[in-house]
Amino acid sequence: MTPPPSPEPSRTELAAESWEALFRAQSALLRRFAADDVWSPISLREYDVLFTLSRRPDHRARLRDLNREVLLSQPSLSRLVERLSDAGLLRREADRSDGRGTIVVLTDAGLAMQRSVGRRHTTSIRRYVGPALDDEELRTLQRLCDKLRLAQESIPD
Amino acid sequence: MTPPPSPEPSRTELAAESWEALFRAQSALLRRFAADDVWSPISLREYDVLFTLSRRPDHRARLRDLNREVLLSQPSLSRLVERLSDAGLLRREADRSDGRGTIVVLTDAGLAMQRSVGRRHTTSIRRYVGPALDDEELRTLQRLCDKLRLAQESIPD
DNA sequence: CCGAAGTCGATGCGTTTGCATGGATATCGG
DNA sequence: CCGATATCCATGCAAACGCATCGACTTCGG
Repeated sequence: MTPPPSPEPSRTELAAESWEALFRAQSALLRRFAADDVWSPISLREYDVLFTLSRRPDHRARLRDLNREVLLSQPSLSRLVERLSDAGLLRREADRSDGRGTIVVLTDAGLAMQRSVGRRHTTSIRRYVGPALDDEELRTLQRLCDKLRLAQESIPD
Repeated sequence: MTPPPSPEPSRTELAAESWEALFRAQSALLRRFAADDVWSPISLREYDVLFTLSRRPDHRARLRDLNREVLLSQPSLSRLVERLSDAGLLRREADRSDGRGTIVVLTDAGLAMQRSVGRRHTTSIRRYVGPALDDEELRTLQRLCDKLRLAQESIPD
C-alpha cells in the first residue's frame, strides 16, 4: 500500500530532496563563480586539475588517480592535461613502476597559476558562501558533504 | 599580521573548505549517477530541463526563466531546447505578453520521459545518498543547501 | 613460463558547449 | 512621441566533451 500523503517525507523523498538541494546550491554557486571572471587564462575544470595536484605530495599524481577525483571522462582529462602541458603549467613523466602509467607534475608556473587563480577564487567564495551561513553551519555542511562523499567508497557499483 | 597557524580555521578557510566539500560531494555523486545508465535516451542536462519544467505550473516556463535555474549558457539552452523540441518532448510557444519571449511547454511524451527517467534516477539517489546519512542529517543537509542557494538572491554581483 | 584477460592512456569522430554577435521587441528618458 | 538603451532568443564558429577504439603494458591462471 502506498502510504497516505503526509507531512513526513519518506526516506526516499528525503534523499531525493537533499540531493536536489545539493545540486541546485552547487549550480547556483558555480554560476556565481563563473560570472566573476576569476579564471583568467584557464577554465574552471583546468583549475580543478591544478588545484588537485597542488594538494598532492610533490605536486604529482598518476593520470588515473587524478581521473578519480575530477568529474571528466578519461579522454577529456587526457586532452586537458595535454593542453596544460603545452601551456607549461604541468609536465608528464613516465611511471617507472608501471609502463602503462603517466604521471603529471605541476611545474613552478603551474603552481603559481593555481595560487593566483586560487586567491581570486577564494575571494569569490568568501563573498558568496560567507554571508549565507554562520561558522557552525559551515562546519556542519562540510562535515555532511565529506561524509556523503566518503560513504561512496563503501557503496558498491 | 597573519594569525599564527591554529586548529581554528579562519572564516575564509571555513567557507573555502565547505565549498570544496560541497563541490567534491556533488562530483562524486554525479559520477555515480552517470555510471548507472539511467539516462537512456537523454542526457543529464536534458533531464534537468525536463525535471525543472515538470515542477512548474502547467509544465511551462519562459526560456529566460529556465535559464536561471539550469547551469547552461543561454545559447546552449537554446539549442538543447531545440533538440528536445525536435524529439517531441517539449514544444515552443510565443509569449503573447512579450514578443521577444519564447515559452517552452512539456509535452505528454516529455512528461512521460521525465517520469520514467526520474524513477530510475530516484533509485540511484536512494542507493548512493540513502546509506550515507541518516534522516536528520539529510534534513540538515537539505536545509543548509537551500539556505546557501537562496542567500544568493540577496548577494549582489 | 606463456597465453588470455584486464588496465592505462591516446586518438578518431560526431556532438555539445561557450563566446561573440545579430535581429527583433520592449523599456526608458526627454 | 521618438530615439537610445536594454532584454530576449537564435546562429556562426571554434573549442571542449564523451564514446568507441586502439596499442602498449601488466596481471592472472594454468
